[in-house]
Amino acid sequence: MCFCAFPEQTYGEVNQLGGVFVNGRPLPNAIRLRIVELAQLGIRPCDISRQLRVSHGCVSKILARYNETGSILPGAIGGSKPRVTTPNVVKNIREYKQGDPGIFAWEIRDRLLADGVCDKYNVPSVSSISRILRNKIGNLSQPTQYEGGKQGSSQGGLAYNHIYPYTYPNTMSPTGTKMGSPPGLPMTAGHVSLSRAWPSAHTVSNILGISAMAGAEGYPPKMEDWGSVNRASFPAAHSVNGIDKSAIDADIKYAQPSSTLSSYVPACAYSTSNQYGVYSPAGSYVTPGHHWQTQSHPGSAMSMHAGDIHSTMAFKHQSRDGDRKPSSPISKQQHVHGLSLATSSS
DNA sequence: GCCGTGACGGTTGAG
DNA sequence: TCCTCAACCGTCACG
Repeated sequence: MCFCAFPEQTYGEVNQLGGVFVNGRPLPNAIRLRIVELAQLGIRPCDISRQLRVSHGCVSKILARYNETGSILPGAIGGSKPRVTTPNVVKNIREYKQGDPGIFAWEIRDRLLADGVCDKYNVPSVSSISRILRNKIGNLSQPTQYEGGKQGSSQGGLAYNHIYPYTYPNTMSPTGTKMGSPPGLPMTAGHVSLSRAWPSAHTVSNILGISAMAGAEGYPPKMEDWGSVNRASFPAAHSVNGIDKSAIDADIKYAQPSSTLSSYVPACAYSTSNQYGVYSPAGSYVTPGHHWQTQSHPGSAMSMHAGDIHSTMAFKHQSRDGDRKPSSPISKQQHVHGLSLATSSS
């Protein structure tokens, strides 16, 4: 799968603005972060769009998402819905059936609800129950596959629900969509609940202030240097507000080995197959030689410094309490990472 | 000209 | 191991 021989040449498309993107794949977090930062500074989305060469629809989407969730991160891509027919559910269905062989599927469903085995959001459908009865509990004299070794550890639905915070009220989160963390991951960074858990030591103004300072301190107004800018903007933290970095790492799918960009600009989720100095042609968003890492390796050792993301989320936090609008928007622009911003110059 | 939104073609990953 | 399917992505075009 690795087209290592021609990574740069093989991938990437150019949008109408001249920016490079990978169809189907999220923008690098550096860009996403930048979009949010600029928006926080009062830059208009259309200017951000032009500045970063990202379609305005995308800018709009990212900002809207950020406003809803506080996260700059893309959602979990791929995967399947969590199963509702957990071992625990199957076990209970089996017990019901054993207790009353003539029980109807809909009755089982009611009992699952009544007994609290399931809630209304994860109760299996009648047809699912029927299928379970037919396929898994057909022979009541034999233990089902779930009754075996698996049963003990799982304690069925409980564990399941733990893994999937799928008590849907949560997923009816402000995201409006399933911001569900990928199954198996504790929680995706930046997803609402996590970000909201942060008292936010990194306020918008703090972070942006630092960013601005970084710009003032001579960071060139080139996007190539955003990584550095972000580095300056988001001091490293091994833990953020008590949240252990390891937990954060598990959340953040985008990790990358250290590089100039690396520490504070989480890599995009491009798998190695998608590696191509993305964004380098148009915006040089990523330093050449940067290694994209495969998305979603919760267990893998990640070297990234998650502080950037969390800081981002944290300042969103703060900003929510008050106002997203920066206190001194445009006047700061000259300092904003040294960028000459479109509103004033273009 | 700006912005929100839906269609589209694409990628991803759990089952 | 391969396939399916439903999630997500960013771009583009339209109003």
